[in-house]
Amino acid sequence: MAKSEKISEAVVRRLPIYLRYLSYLQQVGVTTVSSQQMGKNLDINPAQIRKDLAAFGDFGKKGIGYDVNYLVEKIRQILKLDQEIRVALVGAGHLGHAISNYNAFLKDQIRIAAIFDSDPAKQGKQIAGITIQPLEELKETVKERHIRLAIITVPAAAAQSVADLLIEAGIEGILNFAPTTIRTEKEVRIHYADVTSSLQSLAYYLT
Amino acid sequence: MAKSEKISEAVVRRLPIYLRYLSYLQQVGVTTVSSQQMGKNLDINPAQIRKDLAAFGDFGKKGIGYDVNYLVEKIRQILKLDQEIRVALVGAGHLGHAISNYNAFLKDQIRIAAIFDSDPAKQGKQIAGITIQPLEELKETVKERHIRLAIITVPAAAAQSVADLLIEAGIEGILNFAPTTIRTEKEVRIHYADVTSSLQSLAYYLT
DNA sequence: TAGATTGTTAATCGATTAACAATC
DNA sequence: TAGATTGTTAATCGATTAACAATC
Repeated sequence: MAKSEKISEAVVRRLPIYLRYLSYLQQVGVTTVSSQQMGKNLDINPAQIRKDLAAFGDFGKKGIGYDVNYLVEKIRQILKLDQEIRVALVGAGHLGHAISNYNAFLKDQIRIAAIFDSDPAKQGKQIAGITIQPLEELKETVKERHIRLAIITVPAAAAQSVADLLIEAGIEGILNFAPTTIRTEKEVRIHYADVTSSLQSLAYYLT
Repeated sequence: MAKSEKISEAVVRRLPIYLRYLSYLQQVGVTTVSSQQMGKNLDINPAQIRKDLAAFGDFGKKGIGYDVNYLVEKIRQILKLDQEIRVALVGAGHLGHAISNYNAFLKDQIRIAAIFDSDPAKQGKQIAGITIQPLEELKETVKERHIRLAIITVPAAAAQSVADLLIEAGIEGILNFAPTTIRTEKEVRIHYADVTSSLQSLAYYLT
């Protein structure tokens, strides 16, 4: 009896955490879970978990808890992981290699469908079975292969122009590993995953 | 005339972003910057930038703005980047390799000082000039080399036990790339950098 | 001086948490 | 039924933004 409020970013960031724990419960054969048990394991307030989930529907049963399989299915739907999502990766350096070979997405239907690099020496070579292409082919390939998300693993100096190219090609969301802020007027979602910033903010808490 | 309020996590997360932009200004020879200019470039409200900085001291000049060099120095101090910070990396897989070879930290005095992996086939080999050691040597090495932070790039199943080991060794902060929540009762700061979660939450915003 | 911009207060906005009726 | 746990409201807490006096 919930729904139709505006969903905050904080909630959306927690959904993958819930999904991850629920998938684990599936693996170990647990069929029902309470918000209390989830909260204890994930270090999140149980009331928050209930509120987060209730924003999307009445997924639980009073007095019982949540059916694990059902909740996994629902969260996958909410996150649009019930369809294959194709991702372009730009920047075939060390980090690009690592991510391309990281197949943990696969069970979520997230698939790296194209890899680009501006270095001619890398073009034509393969990573994880995907041929590295020049940036000139990006726009066409993105459209042909119905690629909707992108991962940027190029140096900071190149990130903005790569992002512009991706956005022009119609990409809807970008995960940016380059240590730089990306600016755009278009309606594109940009998430940041900068190792340096994460480490630097960690350093603040040193005693 | 500020100081001595409790600094929120949100502020600490923004400081590296400020630092990054200010370093860029240094490179291109800009000596003074206003909160307005910073805000425009970083997509952050100027009032927020002023408030963030004012929490640590009066770094600006009314009518003028902030001296870039001075502000860089101050933020480095706040983030404790004015001293060398040694980091241990656990997990010498693709991602561990990529991070070890990523030398963008170096100018911030963040240095990977030891690498560990449980795989005997990797032990003894070198990455970026550092010899991979078995986990059995972790505790001793962390103490010997005065290592204070750690990066976890092991599979999810091993992350908790690795974290326990690190915490026992006296590590003060952990950047965890493994897709799992780490639990601890100790006073240890844990930051998360999980690619899968980031991509999954990005998928939510697909239209 | 006039214009610009800080530091800071007050107002707003949003997110988290506690509490509890509903109900399995 | 008794115990457990949800969904939801209200209370709290915290973070962001607007506005402006101080002042370079």
